[in-house]
Amino acid sequence: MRVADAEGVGALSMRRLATELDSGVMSLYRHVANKDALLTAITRAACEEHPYPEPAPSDWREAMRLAARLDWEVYRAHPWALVTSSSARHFSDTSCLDWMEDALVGLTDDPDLARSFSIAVWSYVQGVCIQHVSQQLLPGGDKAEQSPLRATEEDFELGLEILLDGMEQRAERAGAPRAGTGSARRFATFTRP
Amino acid sequence: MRVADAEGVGALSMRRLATELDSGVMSLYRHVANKDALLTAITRAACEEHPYPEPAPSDWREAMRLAARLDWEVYRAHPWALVTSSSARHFSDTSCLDWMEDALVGLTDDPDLARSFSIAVWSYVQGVCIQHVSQQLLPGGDKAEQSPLRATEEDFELGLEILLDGMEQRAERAGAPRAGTGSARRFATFTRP
DNA sequence: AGCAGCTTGCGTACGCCGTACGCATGGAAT
DNA sequence: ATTCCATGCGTACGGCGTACGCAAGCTGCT
Repeated sequence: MRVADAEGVGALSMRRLATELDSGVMSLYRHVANKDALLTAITRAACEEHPYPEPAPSDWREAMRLAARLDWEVYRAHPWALVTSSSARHFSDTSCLDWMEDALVGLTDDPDLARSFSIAVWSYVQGVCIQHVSQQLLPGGDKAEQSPLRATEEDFELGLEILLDGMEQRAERAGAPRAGTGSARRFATFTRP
Repeated sequence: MRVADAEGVGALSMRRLATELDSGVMSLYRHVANKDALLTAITRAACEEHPYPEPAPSDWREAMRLAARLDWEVYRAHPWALVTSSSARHFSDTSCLDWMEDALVGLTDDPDLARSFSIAVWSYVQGVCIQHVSQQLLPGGDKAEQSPLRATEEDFELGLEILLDGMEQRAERAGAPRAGTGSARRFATFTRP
């Protein structure tokens, strides 16, 4: 993680890690199955630096904000975690989704809807972070040559609030006894006991 | 693009491309500066398969839906485009953002707000596509072993509507207090003949 | 004490990768 | 006829992930 933080995940090779640890290259394979496993491990470690608190805040909105902010902090601290966690095969972790889903019981009692909401929030966060991070990786980093499309932290939070507003609105519409307004969707119909 | 589509962008090496074209490896460098430039080129080509129409639909909501769907289709057809376009240094194209920003004049007359909205939509789309695509790349693809977190097309559209709802709400709130109707725009909006 | 079996470190080697360099060739311009 | 230059591409270098197998130490059993 130290190497990846300092020089990017591209600089983290097995040979490099070996010299860093004063060991032979192949010795590493006694502790790690292959390089993918290593990336998975450091990605998980990065995420666990900012774990979702248990139990989640009772206010669903606060919970979503918290989750988003924690993810944001992980990716700010370790930009490479975005590529490793997105590049498939690493870290197909559903625990964050589960946490969010739980935190949304105050909003809706439809688990499918909660799932979809969670996916939306999680996806949104991931997307903005990519936007934000991807720019400063190559061009020179320190330079203030901000490209105009770079998502700022303000954009991040505004978009999040927008998304949460939309969720609240949708949940009310679905949860209200009848509410059959124009946008009648099949989602969110199974209201169980 | 044929190779990347069929076997993933990882299979696309300069040597591979050379044999595919019955040419020497180094001959490729007469047409392309380096591999990054090649990836940028095919990414741009993929995006231009589904260009945003000009002019944009006058209904801002329809415009956003259209943009999102077009991107979705690009990434469905060419999953590798997600990694290449996200992996920085390729394709820092702001034209999509500009298009969205224009399309949002019907929603708000505040260009900063329109920018933030555009970033939010674009980020969300990118995020869901990553979620959707990243899973089917490695595990075996064809198999129906869907992991439960995999974003479906329904999730995609539901989340989008939620986001649009939130935008609408927020724009009304910002625009309503003054200026009477929400569609009053101070900036004259360059309506051409 | 001797031996067997196991874990661990790691040197070597293979087949990939991107690409720097420089030579050969053939057509266009003079 | 000569020059010039755009183009094709062979060779080579340094890097990568990792398969394979050997050597050395630790453990437990006779």
